[in-house]
Amino acid sequence: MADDRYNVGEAEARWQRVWEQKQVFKAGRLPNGPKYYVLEMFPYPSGKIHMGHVRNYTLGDVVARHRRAKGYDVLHPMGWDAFGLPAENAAIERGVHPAKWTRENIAAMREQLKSMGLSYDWSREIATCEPDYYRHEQKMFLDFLKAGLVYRKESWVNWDPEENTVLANEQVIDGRGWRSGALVEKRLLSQWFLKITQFSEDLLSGLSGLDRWPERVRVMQENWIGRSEGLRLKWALTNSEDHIEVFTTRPDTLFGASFVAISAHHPIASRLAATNARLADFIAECDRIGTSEAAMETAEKLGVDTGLTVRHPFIEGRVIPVYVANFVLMEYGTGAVFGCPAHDQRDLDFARKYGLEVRPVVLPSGAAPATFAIEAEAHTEDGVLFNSDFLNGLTVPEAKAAAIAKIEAQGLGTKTVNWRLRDWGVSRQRYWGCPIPIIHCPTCGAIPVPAEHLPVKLPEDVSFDRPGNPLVHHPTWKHVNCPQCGGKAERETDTFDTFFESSWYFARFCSPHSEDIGFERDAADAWLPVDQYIGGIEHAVLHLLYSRFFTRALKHCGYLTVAEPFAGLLTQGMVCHETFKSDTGGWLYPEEVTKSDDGALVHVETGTKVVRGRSEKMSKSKRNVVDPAHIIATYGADTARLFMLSDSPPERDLEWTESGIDGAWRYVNRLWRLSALPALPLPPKDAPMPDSFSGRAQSIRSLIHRTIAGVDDDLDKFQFNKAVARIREMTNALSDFNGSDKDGDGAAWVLREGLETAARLVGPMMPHLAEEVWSILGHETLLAQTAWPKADPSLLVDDTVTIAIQVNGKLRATIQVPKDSPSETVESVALQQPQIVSILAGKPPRKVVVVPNRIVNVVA
RNA sequence: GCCCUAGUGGCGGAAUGGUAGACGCGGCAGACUCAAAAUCUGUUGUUCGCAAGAACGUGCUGGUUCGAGUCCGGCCUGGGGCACCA
Repeated sequence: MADDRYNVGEAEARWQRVWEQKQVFKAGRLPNGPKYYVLEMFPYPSGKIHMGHVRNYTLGDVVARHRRAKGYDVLHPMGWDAFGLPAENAAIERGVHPAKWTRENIAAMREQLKSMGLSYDWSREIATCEPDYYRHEQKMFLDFLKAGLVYRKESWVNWDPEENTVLANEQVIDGRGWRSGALVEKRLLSQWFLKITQFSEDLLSGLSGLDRWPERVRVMQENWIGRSEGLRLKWALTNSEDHIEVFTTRPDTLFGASFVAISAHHPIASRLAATNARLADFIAECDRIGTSEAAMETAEKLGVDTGLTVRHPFIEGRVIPVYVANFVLMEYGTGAVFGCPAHDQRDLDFARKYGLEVRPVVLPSGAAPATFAIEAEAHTEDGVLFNSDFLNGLTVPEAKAAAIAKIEAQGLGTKTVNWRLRDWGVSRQRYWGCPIPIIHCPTCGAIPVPAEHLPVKLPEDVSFDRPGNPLVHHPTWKHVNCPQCGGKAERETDTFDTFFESSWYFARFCSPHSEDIGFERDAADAWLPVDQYIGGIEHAVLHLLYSRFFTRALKHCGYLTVAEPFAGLLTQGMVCHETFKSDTGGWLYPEEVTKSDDGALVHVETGTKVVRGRSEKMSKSKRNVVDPAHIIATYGADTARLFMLSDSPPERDLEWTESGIDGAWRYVNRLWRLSALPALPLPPKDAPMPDSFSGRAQSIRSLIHRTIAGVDDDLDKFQFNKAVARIREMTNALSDFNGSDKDGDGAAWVLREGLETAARLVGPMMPHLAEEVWSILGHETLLAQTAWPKADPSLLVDDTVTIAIQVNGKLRATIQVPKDSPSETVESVALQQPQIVSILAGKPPRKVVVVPNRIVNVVA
């Protein structure tokens, strides 16, 4: 007796075995024919996949399988972004060695990913924490150093004085260390930097060629790079030969200047602090704000008068005060600004607080010069200059040019392009990362580790029983001889920022097993760029910009030919779930909540009331998580994958619901039943097409072929939810047809055509079910190796159209007319419709708009 | 604070400036069943109406247009990023 239920667990495991045995997804060393490189952002091996991974990897797999079916040579690899802080936290909190913890996590996550039936070429798997990976980036770093793309400078870090460690921004909570609770200080450390700013112009102009990137990501990167044109201008100090250089984008407002503000880390501030206790205290206070821009910008704007004054460049005899202010960044521009309170809100707030003059110099159109005054809001819009001597009467852009010309003529400054982008600091004072291949010699300085001594391996015999970097405490590791003079020297104990590993892994996947080089040039040139990159929007700036830079730097050093690593980018939204709180206020897991008989939410064990919170991104801290492993074990991977695709478009956040997964599960079973237990006996596969079809069969065929064309188009545009809706419509129609049209001409043949089409269309989304249906229908080939179906163009055209008839923009009737009917005919038919006649009540319409094949609007 | 982004039925969403709500979820009614589950059928934006139908309706507000969810201006609310989480 045939089973009347789909045995998901058995079927999914079986097809996964078949794919693996036949190496269906293995890519050749080089592509033969048109290539398509699909890459999903590789995961940090936390030990368990979460729904965000399920979503990300399902999206990538659909793209990969669809392209494969369309005849592309697809490269679809997976690996592990295996260095990072959580491994060290696990070591500190649970005493597990980061290497052991990471490798075990990788093994566990690999099994979970495999259970999803993803079409990866697992033979290319990489883990960035292994020396056979990171040795190559040590070499790249040294090549960058030779090429002048690396330098060393002092830079600020968050310092926890109790733990004697550097803290990440996320480890600083309200100005205190997350573990110690101690007030965090800023400290200067000597660190390595990569010259990303050397490529500012190129990184900016390259954005315009990334036409398959989301517009918003390009805008975010553009703002991040932050090109601005302005003036560098020296303000001479009174009673001193010295000056303060400021950068401004508003030289037009110079006549409204009422103060100069310098960063707390400006050399002049440091010098004054030596003898000015109040200033020293203020600088110390600024150092407690932390290093993040958000913290600085949201802190109250404060300043201290230095007592110094500067001379105005245009107004003879006018002097203005110099403040040290907490909102001026040393890293941006020159570390000093001038303030024009009338035309900048922050400057205005500052001026009000410290009683500084507010002198308007840009007059908005319509305002009178005599009466115009600034109250609570600065005037930042356009206008015409006044109160400004030689600039009077000019527009803002004219005044900028004129002010710059005058300053240049006076020799006080120059027109400059300033960038917001800062060089990339890659040093981290951490153990679980790639060692920086440098040796510090007291006589020779910082010396690169000779290439033949690479890799500098991370020692595994370390202990975490005292705070700080274990590499510093290691008894022997850092002690070496200088490669240059042979004298006693020490290894660099800092490791690379983990963005370093993720900045070139896409190239490593092109030849993941090369031993002496990071990747073979011909393989990288053949496979790159990644045709479609898929990952979270949270990487819009840093990871994606660093990768773009790194690829350029590699090109500069002769490693590869492409400059842009990712030709197409899809940024997926987060997976959210509603939150639950118990009556005592603690967060609850979804499985701890149930409905009581009266429909109220209650705690499963205690029966106490549960409060439903709003839906938020799934996170362990709020406990609003659903474990994918549990879902896959219960409903199968295809159900989880279908749900990930069906409800929301990929860029948007997705709301995980129990009922949504139920709906997907029902569909999986419906499609299986429709194929395994059809009401019509199906003809054998490859049965010849009948000569004629009943009207009903013909219209089903037309639907089948319109669905093929539509789904293909949807998948190309990543509109997976629409593709799913279309396939459901088609299977709904097949299901009705199967139940009702037993005798029509060609009915059984059309049903088979529909079922085969359904299997092929769902193939990228639900690959196991698709294989199962394909084999039930008598095929001995693998669906994963079957070509994408082709729509018959003759079945795609409709010969009648429905036209809406509006009166004054409101729908009043619809009519059916032959496609491409002449407008006059359509207009006269429309005006004869009873509803239209009665609304017009005998009066002639004032105007009739006819849009062919769409709509008629009667203006009454 | 700055940059980016979203807002449409009870819910997720669909809609080249041209019939708002495809498809799914949930609800309601029914079939099957001793019963339940599963499955299947019908119905379902809101209000008024016996009905035909009408009015209202895409966060709020103003505008452009024969016609606006879609374009433009202002506002409100939610989300992402802000350089050491990845």
